[in-house]
Amino acid sequence: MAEPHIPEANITIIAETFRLLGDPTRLKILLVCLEGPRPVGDIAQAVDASQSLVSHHLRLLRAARLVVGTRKAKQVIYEAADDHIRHMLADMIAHSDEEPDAPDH
Amino acid sequence: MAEPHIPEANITIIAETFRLLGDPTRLKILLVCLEGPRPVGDIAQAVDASQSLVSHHLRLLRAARLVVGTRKAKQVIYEAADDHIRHMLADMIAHSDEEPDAPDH
DNA sequence: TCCAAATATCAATAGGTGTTCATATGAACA
DNA sequence: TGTTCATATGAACACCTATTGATATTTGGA
Repeated sequence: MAEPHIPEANITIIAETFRLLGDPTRLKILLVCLEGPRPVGDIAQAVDASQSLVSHHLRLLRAARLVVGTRKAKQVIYEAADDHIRHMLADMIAHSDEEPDAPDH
Repeated sequence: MAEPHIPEANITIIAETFRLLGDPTRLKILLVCLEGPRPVGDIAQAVDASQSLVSHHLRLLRAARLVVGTRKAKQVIYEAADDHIRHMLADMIAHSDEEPDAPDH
């Protein structure tokens, strides 16, 4: 039915990845990268954040293999790494569209 | 190609949900709930955490509609709320199984 | 080589959050 | 009603982390 007994090591990695997606700024950055390859400057403008901040976040997203960056002359182009992320986000968006936020009981 | 222009309000909710999954203890709790309906005590034992801590986390998971709890006599039984979560976690697990962690460049 | 553009790194800080311990609430049963 | 089991809540603290501003690095061109 559900995945049985996920090793502790994986749990750590998975939680870490979720944690990265848990910051609104970082999530926006990733969403922009999902739309296509973008240089850092464009990303910063798109998410309305400072260049420094975006660069910091991209470093973390890179380390978690959520985005990959390649130099193109002076700029570095970032894009989303793989497709699991797309599916995951699709499910998550579906979840968020489903019901209004539940009252805290 | 990818989801275009997700409203800011949804981004906030989605990020908040991811943030909840970003804590190892909370993630373990959710995984246990995915295996089937469980009372709080069993969950606490399964994830090796104090009853108080588990209760605190369950409150947050409930508020985000990731789990639902129903009273059964003295105990409260919790289980995973919907199926998007299952798919999402499946993708995430696949992602974590794919490659070893990238060196921080 | 000197300069400008684009990105990355450093240091410091303010605000958030997971955890613990103690206590309160609720439900069943004598 | 009084007691016990199961769960929830409250307060306090230690740690972490997102953000900022300034500076460094890298690249391409004049």
